[in-house]
Amino acid sequence: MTHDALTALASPRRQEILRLLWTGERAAGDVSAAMPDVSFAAVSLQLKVLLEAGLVERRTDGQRRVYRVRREALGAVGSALERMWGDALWRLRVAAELAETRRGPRPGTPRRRRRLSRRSAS
Amino acid sequence: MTHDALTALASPRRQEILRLLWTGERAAGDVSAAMPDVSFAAVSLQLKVLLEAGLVERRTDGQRRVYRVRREALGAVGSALERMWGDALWRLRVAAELAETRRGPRPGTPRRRRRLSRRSAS
DNA sequence: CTTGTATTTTAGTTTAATCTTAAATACGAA
DNA sequence: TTCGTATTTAAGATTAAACTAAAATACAAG
Repeated sequence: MTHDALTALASPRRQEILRLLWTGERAAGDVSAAMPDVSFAAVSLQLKVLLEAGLVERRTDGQRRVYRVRREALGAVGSALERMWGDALWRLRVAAELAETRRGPRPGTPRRRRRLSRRSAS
Repeated sequence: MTHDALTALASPRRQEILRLLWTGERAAGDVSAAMPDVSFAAVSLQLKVLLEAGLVERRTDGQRRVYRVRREALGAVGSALERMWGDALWRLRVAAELAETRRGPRPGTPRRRRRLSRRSAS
């Protein structure tokens, strides 16, 4: 757990992303789709911060970039987060958030952005 | 470890304060004196954030307010920080930082502020 | 090579955090 | 009560973080 990792972990937005990645690896676009109040670019930038802090790792799969949490980098904090996010309730919630975004117009939709208002979800 | 507590750790400045408090309780003025690049007021405000997040507790001793880290509130992150800041090298460094500020004109000095430049210390 | 999808990067804007100065409060001593 | 030290609070200015739109890059498929 480096200094940078701690700082990266402490941002609510990045916590949200980490939480979405917690139950399994996801492509950048899937994470973005589950966060309709921010742009794809914003998510990508935050993923970059997490990546550079060593909290996630990236893998290329065709044209998609798949991100995965590096639990080993989190050490003891990882277990704490596991207690927070690892339980059935959370998993269900994350699954719902991710599924919800798939219900819309499926293939080829250029990901129309919502009208941007106040920050809310957490 | 609440959500707010984790988020409070996001600021490098607050990490610095926490680090100074790590080896033992200190009065607000002592912390401030060890951070010559920011005003006393700024330190006081950050201490307030840490206090409200439950990461430190305050005790009144005469006219001084003494702050102490609430390790029990840090949970797993506490152990991570202990590994980071608990070793002899860090302790020595903190001791030096605190001692250094005592060498100057001691009593009654209205704490003259340094000329403020770029942020540097960590 | 061209098109289409997925994602990142750049550059500039907005928003939120942090900081400063000045004034206010708290406590102790005279 | 008045003064001096220690610290907090208020209001406004500065700075850094986060965000957006648009352009750029990456890969696959035709």
